[in-house]
Amino acid sequence: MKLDDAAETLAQLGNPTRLEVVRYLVKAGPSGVPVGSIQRQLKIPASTLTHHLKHLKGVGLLMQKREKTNLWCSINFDRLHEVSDFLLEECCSFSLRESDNAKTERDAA
Amino acid sequence: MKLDDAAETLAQLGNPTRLEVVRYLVKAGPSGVPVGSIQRQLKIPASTLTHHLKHLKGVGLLMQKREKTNLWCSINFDRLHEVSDFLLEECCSFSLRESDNAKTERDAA
DNA sequence: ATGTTATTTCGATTATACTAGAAATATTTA
DNA sequence: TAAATATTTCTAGTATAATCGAAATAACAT
Repeated sequence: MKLDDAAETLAQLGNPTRLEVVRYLVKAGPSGVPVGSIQRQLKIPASTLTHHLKHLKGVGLLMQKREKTNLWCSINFDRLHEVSDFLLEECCSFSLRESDNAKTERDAA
Repeated sequence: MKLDDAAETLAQLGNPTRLEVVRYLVKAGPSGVPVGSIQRQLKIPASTLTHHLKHLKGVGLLMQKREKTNLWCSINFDRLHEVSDFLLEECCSFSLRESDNAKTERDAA
């Protein structure tokens, strides 16, 4: 995962309303829930919810499937894992050499 | 970890410049690097960097320790894990009952 | 004390995001 | 076709964030 993608995805997760939605969808599991259920359960105005769902879909965190009048929403667990992994990537392989940060700072210019 | 804290932390990670800093610090490991090194290596203007470091510190992702004229920065790995964990929390225990989303939507009002 | 290096504060500009009501559209059922 | 329900678009107000140059401060060395 590229840094800019990760940043954009994290930014979308960084809104409390959206994170609440994501948490709700994670709990809901792969079968998902209709937009209207999210709206009523979390008490989010419809237009606000649509707005946020668009954001989540935009970064690939949300999948949608229409069934009759309902639009079922579910989390893309793979994508969520990717982002979570990015954060801890190379956590245990410290690749900067100590000399880069020696007291004699020679990395200028 | 509370939802609002997680959201705030994710929001801070959601800026490309800050995420670049975080990645750099993760690679640097527990010993950390001075502000000036980050600034030169990632080519971030000093005032911009200070601004972002303040944000990272504000959500507990950044730890700082002064040594002579240098301010050494290191990542709070625990905090990073907390956030990462929040995203996948309850991933595998789908707690919403199916009936909540039955076709006959009775959860209104 | 004076100079040197490191970091922060100030201030201003510019851009982007959050929110939600009202109206519009889409889909199904009678 | 008409009514009912579900979701989206439009629009606009308000707030918050990103950026960085210039000046200020802090910490040290001689």
